[in-house]
Parts: sequence; C-alpha cells; structure tokens
Amino acid sequence: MREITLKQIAETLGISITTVSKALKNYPDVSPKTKKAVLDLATSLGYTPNSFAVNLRTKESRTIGLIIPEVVHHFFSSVIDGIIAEAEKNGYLVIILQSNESLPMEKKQVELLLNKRVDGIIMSLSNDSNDDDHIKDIIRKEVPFVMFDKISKLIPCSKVIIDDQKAAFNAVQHLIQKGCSKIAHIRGPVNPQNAIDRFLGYKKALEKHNIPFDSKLVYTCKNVTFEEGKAFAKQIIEEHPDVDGIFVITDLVAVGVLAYFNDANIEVPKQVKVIGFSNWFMSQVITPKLSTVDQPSFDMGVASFKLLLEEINAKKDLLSFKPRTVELDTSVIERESTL
Amino acid sequence: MREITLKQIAETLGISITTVSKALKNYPDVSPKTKKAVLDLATSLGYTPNSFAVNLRTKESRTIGLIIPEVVHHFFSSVIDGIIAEAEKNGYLVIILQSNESLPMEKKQVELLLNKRVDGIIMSLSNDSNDDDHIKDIIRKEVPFVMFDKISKLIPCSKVIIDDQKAAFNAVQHLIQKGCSKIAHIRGPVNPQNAIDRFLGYKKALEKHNIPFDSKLVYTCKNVTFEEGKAFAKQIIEEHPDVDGIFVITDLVAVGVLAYFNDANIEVPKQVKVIGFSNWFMSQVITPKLSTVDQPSFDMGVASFKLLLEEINAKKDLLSFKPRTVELDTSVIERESTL
DNA sequence: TTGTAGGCGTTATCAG
DNA sequence: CTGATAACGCCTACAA
Repeated sequence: MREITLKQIAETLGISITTVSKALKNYPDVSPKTKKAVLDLATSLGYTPNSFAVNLRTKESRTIGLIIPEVVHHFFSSVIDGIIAEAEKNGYLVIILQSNESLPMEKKQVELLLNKRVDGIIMSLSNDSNDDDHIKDIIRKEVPFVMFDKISKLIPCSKVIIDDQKAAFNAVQHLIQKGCSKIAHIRGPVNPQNAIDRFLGYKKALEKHNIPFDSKLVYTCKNVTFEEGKAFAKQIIEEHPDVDGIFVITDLVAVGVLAYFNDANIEVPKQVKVIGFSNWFMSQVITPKLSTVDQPSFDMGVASFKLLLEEINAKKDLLSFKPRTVELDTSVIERESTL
Repeated sequence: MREITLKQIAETLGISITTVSKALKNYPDVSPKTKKAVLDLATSLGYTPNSFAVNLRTKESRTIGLIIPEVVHHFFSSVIDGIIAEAEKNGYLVIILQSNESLPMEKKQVELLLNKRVDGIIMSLSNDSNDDDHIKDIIRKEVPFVMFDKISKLIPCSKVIIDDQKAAFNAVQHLIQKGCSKIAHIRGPVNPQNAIDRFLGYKKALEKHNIPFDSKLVYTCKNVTFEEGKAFAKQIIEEHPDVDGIFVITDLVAVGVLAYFNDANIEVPKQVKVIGFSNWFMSQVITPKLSTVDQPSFDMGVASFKLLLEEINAKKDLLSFKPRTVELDTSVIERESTL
C-alpha cells in the first residue's frame, strides 16, 4: 500500500501541490469547487499528512518525553495516567522512559529525548540524582521542562509538588493526637528532597508537641521496598520495644511494616500505630487498613502537563515564560492502623 | 541557543555539507584530517542530527506505539516495564496510550499512532473490543503489529499470550486437590478472549474431576474491580452458602473477595478457599495471602517487543514476515488462601 | 578526496 | 483564486 502524498492528489486532480495543501488546510483563497474535489479525493484515499515532513517544517513533534524512576509503582503510574490523559486531550503524545532510580540511565534518557527533539520534558528525579548536569542541559537548550514530586530546588523550572514537610507534619501530628509519644520514622534515602522534607516535617511535629527528637529512632531506607519495611519494623521493635508510633516514608514500606507486625503478633494499632504516605491502593485492602497521607497523583500529572504546555506555547509565540510552582494539597486519611 | 546543523559546521570549516555528513558517518572516503576537524568541531558544538530530518529521509522514527487498557494496573505496568526496557536496549522509544477500556478511545488512538507513523504498534485490547476495523487498518497499512494478553484470535499478527485455559484449569484443579467440591467462578467480561478461556479452563477442570458444572455458580464482572469482588463474594455466600472454593478472574477482584470475607468473618481458607490470577504484588501482602496464578508480565513485554522488532526489521529488508505466537508459561502459586 | 544536485513531504511566500 | 519556488536538515548517487 503506497503512502498517499499531496503530490499524488495534485497529480490525479491535475492541480498544484500548493493548492491541494491549501484546500486541505481550509485556506480562504481556494474556490469551493477545488476545495471539495480535493477534500473528497483526500478522504477517499485516506490521506493523512506525513508527520515526519510536518515535524521538519514546523520544528515541533507534538510529542513530549516523560522520565520517571519506576513504572510499576502506584504513585508514578497514576501520574502517568494524568499526564497522558491531559496530553492526549491537547493533541500531544507521550514517550515514557524509566530511569530505574539510576542516575546514568537518567542522563542517557535525557539525551535520548533531547536528540529526539521532543517538544518538552516532564521528569521526576531518581533517588541518586545529586548531579544536575543533564538537567542543566535541558534548561540550556531551552526545552520546556517541568519537574514533579522529586525535584531539584536549584533548577529554575516549573514544578509540581506537594508540601512534603507540611504533609509529614500532619501525619506525625495525627499519631501524636492519637496518643503516641515515642514515634519512630522510617525515612527515604538521603538525597531526594521529598525524603528530606518529610523528615523535617517529622522533626517539627515532635518539636511542636514537646517530644524530644532522637536520631536513633530514625531509620533510613536504601531502596524503599516492602522488604525494607519488614526488616526495619523488626529492628525498631527490638531496639525500642516502647515505640508506639511509626511514620513511614511511603505506603509500600509501611505495608512491609504491617506485614512484619502481623507475623510477629504485634498488635496494630493497639501496641504501635503506623501511618504511611501516598495512599497506594493496597493500603485499603490490607489488614489492618493503613492510615496514610493522600497525595493527588493523577492531578499532579495533569498539572505537570498543563504547566509544560504553557511553556511550550509561550516558546512558540516567542514569549518569555516565567517558571511556576504548583503546590497541590494533601490530606491525612485515617484508617485502622491509627485508630 | 541555535540548533547546530551540518550546514553550520560545513560553513565554519569552509567545506561542503556532504563532506561533513560523510565524516560524521565514518565514510571511508574522507581524509583523516578533514574527518578529525569535523568530528572535533561537531563534538565541541554538541551536534546531534535533527531527528525530524532523519525521520523524513529514512522513513522511520525508531519509535513504537503501545496501547493498553490501563496504566494503573499491576499487570499492565509490568508489561510496559518489559517493553520499554527492551525497546530502549534496541534504540527504540515508546509512546504509550491508554484506552481506558473504551473502544472509541482505542480506535482514535490507533489512528493517532498511524498518523504519527510509528514504526510499529503493540497492543492489548480493551474489554469491549468486539469490532476489529481499526485493527484491520493496522494490518492493511502493513504496520508491524503485535498483540499481547487480550488478543483477537482472528487477526493475523504476532501474539504473546499465556495459555489462559490451561492456567485456569490448573488453578481450579488446585482448588479441587485442596478438597473443594463446590467451586464458584467470578469471571471477566463477556468479550475478552482471555476471560472466555479462563472460564473454559474452569469448566474443564470441573469436568475432569466429575464435578457437575452449574452456571449459577458463575458470576460475571463488568468492570473487574475490587468493589465487584466484594459484592460478588457477598452474593455468592448468600446464594450458595455451601460454596467452598472460588476461582477469580484476577487478583484485584480476588482481593475484594477476601476483603468481604474478612469483614463478614468468613474464614479463608477454612470455610472457603480462594484463588486469583496474575500474581499482583498486593496478593502477597494481604491477609490471608492470596494463592494465584503467576503470569510473567515483564517477560510478556520483552517478548512482545522482540516480536515487533523482528517484523520491523523484516519489513525494512523487504522480507516477508510470518506472524508468530509466543506462549509463555504460568504456574500456580500456593499461598494461605488455599492452604 | 571532495563537492554538486536532487529528493524525502510539507508549508510559506510571493508572483501571476 | 492558483501555482512556482524555496526552505526545513539530512542523505546519497554521481560527478569532478
């Protein structure tokens, strides 16, 4: 099956390519008759413009790139959902790349997308991104760029975030209000800004309620997995049998904590209360149901794309664009694990 | 920041575009001196070929399209993982679209990808795909095409599947071997081939073990959700209090079943045994841990891309390509819900 | 060893 | 109202 081109339509109709092009694009200066002839033939042949040629001419591909640490991840897949939904609504397609939490991968992928000349890039940093060269590359090339969730505060670009510190503060305060007085924290890795912020929120909540901060009660995840949750739960209860509350960096790990406590017959929430973060789907289906912080993942995706689109459009119109930061609200969801 | 082109390099070096192009592509007929000069300048300027132009020339984009029903879904996100990993390894990028189980969406998305002129398409059908026109379009345009999991048997294209019937048979047989004699089935929607096959496997297992088939014990999901699982569990136990085993179309729904039984104090596996399908992550973390059928989702993704690549390459070399079907193995995973 | 010329398919400008 | 022409950036016969 041959590809249909403007040229072919022009030839069969015995007119010029220019006219065909204009007719198809509804230019005002084409006679109704020619226009109709062209349109009829085009639809009957199933003509669609060759996007490669269009890309070349217009210098845009109506495609954006998305780099995230992991696809198989409740939070990120929900964000993807939001991004591709909003993108499609606006006539954009999304190329998805996964850094697997590896900085070298992330760098390579930025390069791939830049070479591909996508119209913009949305990204959430991998956990070991402490090096910003590749990101600066994006900025330097003036490619529209938005970061969400795991951002780098130093980069001047639009961002979609939650107030991790405040959210964590609220989570820990919730534990305190439920009567906890010795609260451990299983925190995320050292680098990511949001792990730091959640840790700070934890600290602040203790402070506010006059609970002394004890660094021995803070446990640091390396890989943020279910297994780590189990292991830390064991360690916590062995090292500090009187701990009565745990604030965990994310639900996946918190579910690991609950799993260990279930196995070890440690009663949640009676002996220890547990609160997670992110409101993963599984948190509602385990026993006891996990209290957590709801993070509007789908909306973060939508907001990210909207910001990106603004920047893309500004660039097209040669307008200057001032990066903006959108902060979305979170809320504590009380379930059985903190009753 | 201006885009670097061959032309610019040629001009600054005072040579022709052709020579620059050849130098960069390591043609043998360029003097080492010129080659070096070109290479040096190119790297120092950070030249990368304009992919729009390359696409137009070579008529390929090194990009494939992927359409799946849902992104926020353990099985599908794992498949995505496999596909983009394998694609990246081979220098391909992946555009992901989500049909949300809607046929009109799916059709539109096929059109989008076709217009985009991706080098190939991988797809898993939405549940109401009983109409094949858009798929036939892909075939007719000779765009390399692979279906996985939810396939249409009638379409002549490569496929990556499991033997749903056999897998279901094994799951139900597992229940029987554990002592169940009145086994209900919560099946998937009417259309999808794999829902049909799993149902047939259920029937066959009963037959083989001389258990009479009773259509009243079969419940049909519409949306395949957690909530449906809860609702059907209630209905089953009310309508057939003596049911002692349930085979459920997929883990998400099975988890709903367990949730209801937990709430209703119906003991699993003592009173009723439950087995799911797909081995979702959450199945290991709920109480009781759910027995299920392991489905190699990541590998299905890898296999799908490999098949697609074969076809893409065959097409490039103008070789004919015979569609193949790859069938991957499944296995019953025994956990607490069928002990 | 280097360069000229043409074309991939579309769009924009400008002249008829 | 229509069309010739050039250009987007790259690649590749073919010529010099």
